[in-house]
Amino acid sequence: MDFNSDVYIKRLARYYRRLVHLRQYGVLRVSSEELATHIKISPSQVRTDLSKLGVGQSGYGYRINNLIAELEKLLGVDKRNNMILVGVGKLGQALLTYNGFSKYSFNFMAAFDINPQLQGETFGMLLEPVKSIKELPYYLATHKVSIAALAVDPESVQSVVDILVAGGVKGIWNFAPRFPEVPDGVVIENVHIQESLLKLSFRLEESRVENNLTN
Amino acid sequence: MDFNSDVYIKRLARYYRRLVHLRQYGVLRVSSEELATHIKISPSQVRTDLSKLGVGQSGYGYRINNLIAELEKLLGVDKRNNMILVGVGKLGQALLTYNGFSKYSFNFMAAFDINPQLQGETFGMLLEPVKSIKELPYYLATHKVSIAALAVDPESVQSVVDILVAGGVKGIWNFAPRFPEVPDGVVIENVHIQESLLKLSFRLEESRVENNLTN
DNA sequence: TAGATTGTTAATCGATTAACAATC
DNA sequence: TAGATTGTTAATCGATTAACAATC
Repeated sequence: MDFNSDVYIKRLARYYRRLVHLRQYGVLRVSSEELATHIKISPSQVRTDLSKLGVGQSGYGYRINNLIAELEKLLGVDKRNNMILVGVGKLGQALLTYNGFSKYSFNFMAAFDINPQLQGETFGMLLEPVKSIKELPYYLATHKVSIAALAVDPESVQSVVDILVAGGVKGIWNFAPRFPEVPDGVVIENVHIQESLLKLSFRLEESRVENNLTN
Repeated sequence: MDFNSDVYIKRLARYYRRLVHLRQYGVLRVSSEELATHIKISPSQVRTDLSKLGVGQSGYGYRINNLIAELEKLLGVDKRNNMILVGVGKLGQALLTYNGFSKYSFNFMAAFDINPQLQGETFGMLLEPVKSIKELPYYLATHKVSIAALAVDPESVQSVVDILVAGGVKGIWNFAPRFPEVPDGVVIENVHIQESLLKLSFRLEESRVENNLTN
């Protein structure tokens, strides 16, 4: 087991979300068995993953609060995370108005777009109106930004990434269907929604074939 | 190599998108080496993945058109795919107005929401205004729907899924942070955007620790 | 023919599971 | 103490890579 692999990190995030959910219902402890149900992970996998956190107690399970605390440290959710958004199209607006990030400590502080029509508008929890991309370098020089979300069109991705990197941004959350180049030390997470749809379509096709259906 | 695994399907989708991109620039053939660059996949992996498609030619590479044609069959993109949307919040609206799906044969035909204020409105390419969820069973009985996108709140996911399944929908593209139960034969793809953000945050945290930075 | 590049497979690498001793 | 459940590790399973003979 590699405590660095993509699959492992994905599971950590999943445990965390599940635990927060369970805590809402007043649950105080879980066994690996209980935690494993509903999240498509085996109990054995849960134990292997969580063992290094040192929170488990034989014969008892895991104290939810302790487990959450450890995971929050690992996931960097134990502190405030400032985000900015570049690209305020419909997808960008959806990100700004979605309130499912702030409960995990992530908040959009500012948003940037090239379209002058959008500049000056506000969305969601945004305290300041949308700014011009020209203001981005100055903003980065004067504010601490941990993550920049990117919802610009594919052609502009690399140039925006370059501005962000030059401005010292270390975390990039990219929604455009491209894989921009980033230097070492900059972490990029690509969310490729079209690929997700194609995956679904493949499995659908495959299951149609298995069942000899023509439609 | 398992020609059914999640990682393999993900790569197929990625090859396909890349090939369509290259074709736009008039490229007629690629080698595994060329196809592999820019998409974070090794040439060796490309050859293993594509070998069963029977399109490659020794000493020459792959004819882009042939490869695309084969992948389109596998991915079910060689025909029109009717989609509907349930849940027309900001995220739903972003999906409706995003025009990156239709070029891969996916089109939203109708959208449903419980909110009466939204009913009657139109978004993006939608031909008919947003309908009440009450109309969903009748719609499903009278139209062929291959994929239903779900952007409702987490509490409603399972009940909407039940309606969809009862109506014969075989493909569900779920954007709500839950894992609804579906019977065999129904394919579900979960897009968990919060987990994606948490993954990014974890790697950022990790890289901070590696570099002994406090911020 | 010479050069290029595939498809194949054995070797390697990595991830998951099963089983159970240790422990609360 | 008896029962429950962890953490550990060997075994298994699956995915990736490297190397090269086959082929165009």
